[in-house]
Amino acid sequence: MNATPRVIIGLSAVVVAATGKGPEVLLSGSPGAIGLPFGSFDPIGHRTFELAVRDFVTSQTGFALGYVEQLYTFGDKGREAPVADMGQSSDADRVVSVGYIALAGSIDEGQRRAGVWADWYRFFPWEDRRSEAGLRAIDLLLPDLKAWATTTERQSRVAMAFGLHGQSWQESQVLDRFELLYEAGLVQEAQRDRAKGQASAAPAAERTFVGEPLVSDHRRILATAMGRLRAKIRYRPIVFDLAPARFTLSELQDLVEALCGVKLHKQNFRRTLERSGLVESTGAMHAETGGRPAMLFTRSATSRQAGASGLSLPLAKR
Amino acid sequence: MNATPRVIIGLSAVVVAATGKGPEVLLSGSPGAIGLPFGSFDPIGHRTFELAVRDFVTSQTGFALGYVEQLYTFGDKGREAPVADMGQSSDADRVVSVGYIALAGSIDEGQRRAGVWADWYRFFPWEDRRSEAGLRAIDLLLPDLKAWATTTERQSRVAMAFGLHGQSWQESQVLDRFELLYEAGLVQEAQRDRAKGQASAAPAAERTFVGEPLVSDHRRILATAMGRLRAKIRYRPIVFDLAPARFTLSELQDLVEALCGVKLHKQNFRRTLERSGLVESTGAMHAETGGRPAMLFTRSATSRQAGASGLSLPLAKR
DNA sequence: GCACTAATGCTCAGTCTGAGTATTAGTGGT
DNA sequence: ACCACTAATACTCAGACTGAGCATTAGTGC
Repeated sequence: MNATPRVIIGLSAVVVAATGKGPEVLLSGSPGAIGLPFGSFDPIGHRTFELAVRDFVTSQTGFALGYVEQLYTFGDKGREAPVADMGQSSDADRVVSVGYIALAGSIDEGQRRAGVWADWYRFFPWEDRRSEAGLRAIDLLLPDLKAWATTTERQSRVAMAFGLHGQSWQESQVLDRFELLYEAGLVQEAQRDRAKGQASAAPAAERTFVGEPLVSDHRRILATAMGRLRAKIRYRPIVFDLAPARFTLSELQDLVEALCGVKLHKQNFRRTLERSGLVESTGAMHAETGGRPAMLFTRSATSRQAGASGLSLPLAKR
Repeated sequence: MNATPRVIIGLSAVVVAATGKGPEVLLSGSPGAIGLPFGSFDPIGHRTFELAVRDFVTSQTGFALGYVEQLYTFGDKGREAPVADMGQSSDADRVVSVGYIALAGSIDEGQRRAGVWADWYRFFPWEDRRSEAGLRAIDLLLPDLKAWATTTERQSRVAMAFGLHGQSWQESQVLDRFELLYEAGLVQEAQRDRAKGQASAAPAAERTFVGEPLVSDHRRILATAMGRLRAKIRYRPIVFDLAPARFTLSELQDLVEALCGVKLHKQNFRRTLERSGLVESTGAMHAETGGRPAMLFTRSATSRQAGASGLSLPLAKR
């Protein structure tokens, strides 16, 4: 019936918002089959991908997106979702998905309740190096990773990605780490995709995985988004698209730390930030944390110019 | 006849090689309709985009690609090629193209003659700030750009992109500059796309454009590739994928300068490069330039590790 | 008024960077 | 063999930036 093979272009959006607690992502789907908001691209109706993304996110969730950026186009056979599960017409020969990241800014409790949001570290516990829990997640994974790293090439990749042997931890290498875990079979998606390969797969050995899975390759898309966002913080003033209009420097630091999953040196963070000219103080103060009241800042006009630089991340010692 | 709209996924590759003269890109097409190597993705036969790219470039041109990386997926209606011109079946409702950059390494005269290569500055004369000609190209464009920049937002974009008013020139903002020129109607593609919009367009007023056009949105894809490559030089040891196996530091510097279109400070370039540990000296010397013979270097083992850092670019004063 | 908690200020040494000046080892001609 | 010329390589110096840590201050709650 179909002479030419059919391709469906799916759009997936990683919508990030900051609540008091940290970065959260918008999810959709039903229990057991949670994924990112997903819509299919209408080749006739939609003029550009970006408009299509804004469109379906708003119509599905009611949120208007601010900053939107294309991430990557994923097309590997065998890693996409079983098409029927996504509610797509099943006569497609291939589903290709274009991933987008969108920043929904700082949201309040009301908006938060209007959608299903989740702390992104639920899916990547090892990416949070602020907490003991995150460091423990890595300790759990390392033995298996080392066992998998039988070649020097693999060993070197593991060492670089996870900051072993004196290599430093690079917060933006989220995707590299996830791909290693996938290849090593340490995330649930790997097992699932392998099972799909074998026609009638025997249920694989039970094992507990670290981090919750997502439908299709959505966890990979989320990893790409996290990495992109973390990298971009350093060279574009993009944090301000997630921060509230007025904030104390400590609040801003908490936000950056939550996004990057690392602890920063407080005094040096202030210093570089004030020097950068990205923020300016409003006159107002903010007293409520039981210590000296803090100055409230806003992003400066220069931080809005195209080409303004990002933040430096002065890491705190372990 | 077609109930579901048809999408064709095109793959475009920016294949970069370095010859003695500088960075060159592989072209295809016939005079008057020059473009990048272009193939369409077979949803059934090809397992991944990357494999498909390697495949069609090799079969069309005989080159085996080394480093390959996805750039961006372009899907704007109105900027793609007239479908028939690209030899595609014309029953598609939409052509979406996934752009890739590939590095073909350092090639010799024989390989060079086997394909159609062109200095990439033919398409972006304003990107070459090593030569007087490049600087003059900008002077030609600026009056028109300024005339177009009627709002402060536009003025700020122009100033940032072209390094006006004390802003520094960012060699990797190739796409931003191209998009500005496109929006301002200063590149031929803009005129062409506008004419397409109006059903029977009267031939627009003759005007000389700076830089040669390419078919479809291929010049935009090339701009994306140049920008990505220039940015990546700074944080990944990617130059070595374009340099010959053994090189003098001056040769390496010339290559970097050619890629980035800027002049570097020689002594400081050497210093940071030697400190970086990315190169190591072979014992051999290279004497043939009429001065003191130069040491021949190779990339070091550490430069091959995933996660090795890139080069710093110590700019020379004007 | 006192203890406590954060915010804010300030200092110091080591490193990195931009810019120069100085020296050296070849080449080619006389 | 010596000289002029060219490009490679070596060294120096000051200012800017960074990592760390100590010191001071302005609120809050007994």
